Amino acid sequence: MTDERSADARAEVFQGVREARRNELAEDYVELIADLIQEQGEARPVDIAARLGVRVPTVTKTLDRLAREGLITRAKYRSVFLTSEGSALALECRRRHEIVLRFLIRLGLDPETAERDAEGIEHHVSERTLALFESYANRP
Amino acid sequence: MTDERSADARAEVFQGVREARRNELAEDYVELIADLIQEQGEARPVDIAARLGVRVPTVTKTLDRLAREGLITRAKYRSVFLTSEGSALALECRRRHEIVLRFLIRLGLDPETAERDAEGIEHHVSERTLALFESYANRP
DNA sequence: GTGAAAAGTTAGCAAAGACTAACTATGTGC
DNA sequence: GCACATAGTTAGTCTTTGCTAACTTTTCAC
Repeated sequence: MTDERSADARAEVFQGVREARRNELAEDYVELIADLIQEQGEARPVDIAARLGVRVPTVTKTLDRLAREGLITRAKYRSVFLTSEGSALALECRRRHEIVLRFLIRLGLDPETAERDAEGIEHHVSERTLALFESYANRP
Repeated sequence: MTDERSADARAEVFQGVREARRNELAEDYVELIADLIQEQGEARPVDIAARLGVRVPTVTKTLDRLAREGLITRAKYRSVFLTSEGSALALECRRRHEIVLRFLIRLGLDPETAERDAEGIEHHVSERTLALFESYANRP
């Protein structure tokens, strides 16, 4: 009985993690697209590819999926725009990213490692954890 | 110039994250296999599947890959064993998991959320971050 | 010791995310 | 205004990770 319950609980945890993993790439993309639009006025596949370290056709295919999911809009041979849903997700991601980053630096990590770790961690922190990170980063 | 360098730097970060993502599942498996062997004396596909919340054939297929990669050994219709490489990885994962978990709890997170978040975060923390987490968790 | 339940495997499907090669469109320099 | 470089797309491949359905093996109860 105990075993069953604990197996179920474990399964739920892993299902949650798998769910998060499925969303990671989309989050990376919309966050990056928002950054590019802000920095350069537009988000082009070639720049997305360079920033992510993948080839352009990989980006094309992923953008198709994001469009299918309603996070971006695009026209053939033109650059990419975020839908309002995509913008909202990008904002949320940026917020998480910044909190995690500030937290890690405040903890004493060098900024470069902090950036690396934040990129991996940000997709896996609950709101509750984020709140704790934030208050740690903000404490006097 | 600056743009190019920063794009390259970004790309390296993402390449690192993608690398970590590729290893996550293997790490989850060996960690769980080690737990099952310790708790129940053996690791059976049916239990692995139940704990991970996936179907048994999915487990079979992934175990094939882990065997191919030298992390486990197995015989048809028999339970799974870790190689020394697999054991070492499992130990390392457990260590990381426990440090992250203790850290989150010490930070004030409830144990259940801590467990969820630790499961996602543990694959993305550098040794440097881990050291900081550990000293925070151990401080008086 | 046999037969049914449980466990495990195999085959085959689908989607995602990576790649290369080959093609098409865009835009720029002269 | 045209040619060519750059950007983007399309097609096709591979691997991973999920699934179901169908089959085989093992185990256990009687």
